[in-house]
Amino acid sequence: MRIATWNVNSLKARLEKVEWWLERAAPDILLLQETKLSDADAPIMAFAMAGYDIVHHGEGRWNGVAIAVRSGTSVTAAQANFGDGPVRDTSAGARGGGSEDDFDPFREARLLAATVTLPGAVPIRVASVYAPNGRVVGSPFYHGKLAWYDRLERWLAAEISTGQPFLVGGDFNIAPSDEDVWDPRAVHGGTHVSAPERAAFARLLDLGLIDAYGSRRTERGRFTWWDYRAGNFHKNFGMRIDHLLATPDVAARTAWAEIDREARKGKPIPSDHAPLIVDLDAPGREIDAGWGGAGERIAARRGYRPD
DNA sequence: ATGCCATACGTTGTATGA
Repeated sequence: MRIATWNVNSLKARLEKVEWWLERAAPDILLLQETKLSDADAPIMAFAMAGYDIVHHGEGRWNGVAIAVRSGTSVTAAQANFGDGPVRDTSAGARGGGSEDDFDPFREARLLAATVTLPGAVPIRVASVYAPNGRVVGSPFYHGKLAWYDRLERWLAAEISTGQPFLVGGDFNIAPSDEDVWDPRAVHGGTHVSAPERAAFARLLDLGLIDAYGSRRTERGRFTWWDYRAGNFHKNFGMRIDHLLATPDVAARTAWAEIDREARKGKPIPSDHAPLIVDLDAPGREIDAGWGGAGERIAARRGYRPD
């Protein structure tokens, strides 16, 4: 079973690239963030043509999360956002914009969960999350980000307590350690790397969740996001801020984990994030691990060499 | 510290991103 997460920075602008990548990587489950679409505008037909069903939770201009699964996969018990939380009645916050006084990340479309059952596989509960950015350390947006993380921690604890196989993936907007940024000096004092943010991320791991990529890929310089400007991708000036966190039973099934930098290249214009992928084995279903297996055969048809 | 690029919305600019 192949599960991936990808912040696409507008599913409308990225649709052609996403269609290309679905064929290239052939994920069974794809968690999407920053679709920037309303639910009514979700590209259901395009995904169906590519062989996928999509469940979408969006608000229109900003944010927006989705879960795409191979057609024929069972998707049940979908949940959008936390279902509660410190919500203020501010329409500007609900739109995702507005002034600092209006800001309320709990009204924005930042979480979608569902129970997914592939044919012949055991059900897995998955969640697609898009954490707030934070903007400036100490700002109201930064404190909103930390409050959102507190709520995420509680929500994850409840999900894990059910004992079901569980995986949460998405754009966490936190680089867990200095090894997850190209130059700690360059980002010092900014968001994504501050001690409170890293402590919030560490608390998610303290719940028992395992960083499926970081726990098995320890080489330096592997990132999931690079700024569009100044040739930062070419220079590999990036950060590892997208993550797949799994319960131990799921993490133990991880056969392979990779960041597909190919999707950050070329035309049409790519997202500033690359997809993060894991392959899980499944009882009674043999898989080919990594690009060395099915993935590499897919890639070889397109002339891809992992870098 | 920096918004150099990119997105949406909407219209010659503003808000947002990490």
